[in-house]
Amino acid sequence: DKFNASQQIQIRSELSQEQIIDKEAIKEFLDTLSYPLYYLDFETFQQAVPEFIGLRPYEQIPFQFSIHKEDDKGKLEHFEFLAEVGADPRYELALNLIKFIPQDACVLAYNMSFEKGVIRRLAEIYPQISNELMAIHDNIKDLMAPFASKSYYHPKMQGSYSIKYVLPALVPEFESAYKDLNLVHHGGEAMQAYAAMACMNETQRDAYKKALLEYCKLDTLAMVKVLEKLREVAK
DNA sequence: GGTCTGTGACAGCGCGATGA
DNA sequence: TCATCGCGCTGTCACAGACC
Repeated sequence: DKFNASQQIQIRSELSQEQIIDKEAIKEFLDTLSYPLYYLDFETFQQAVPEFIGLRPYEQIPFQFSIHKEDDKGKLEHFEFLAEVGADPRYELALNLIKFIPQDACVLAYNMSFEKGVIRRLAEIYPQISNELMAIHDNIKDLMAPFASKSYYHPKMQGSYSIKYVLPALVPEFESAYKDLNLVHHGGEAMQAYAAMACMNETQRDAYKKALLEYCKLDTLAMVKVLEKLREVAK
């Protein structure tokens, strides 16, 4: 009695070592999506003393994004943006974002509050494209929602619904894909790499550019795989 | 009983400090 | 050198308490 419904699911799964799936709830979530679907992921960096106009200390400054577009037949297309180092990356990133994502498109992010926050801030500082940005903002849905609501729980998630736990639980073969990446394997390294690129020679910079693009692309591909799994279990 | 508000937990993105 | 931990920021959710 002292555990809530969500905790009960966790306990049941842990004791039985079996995944617990609420097919109807997952179907409901899947029904809210429309195609083509745009999977979106940002990489950002922060500065204590902002280098560019209009920034607050430690504000998340987006410098890169990856988008996987999936049509209703499962065909994938990939779009990406990585800013040149040394200049304010935000405006060009914002322009590319609205170039790639139509205003009426369904967008998926994992823990969407982060992506929404970044886009809202871009809309604030660039009023000339705020309508386009806010259209994207308003169409974002959260891929984390089915896990946060415990519609799908796997004992490997260990009580967490962060992507760090969800992905290995659902798509174990993807773990090696992250390990196999060159130079950049997680958000922290991405941020460091972008900052460090300013002091690199051209050869090094090219290697890090490639690594950043590969890492971010894998993040959105991982989201594609997670949704694929959700569709599979909801059948 | 229903609604509003405040609080705490927790997720993502990061960082810097710390310890192995 | 690398991994881990706790912090900031922001948004959502669940819950408790206050209020009508």
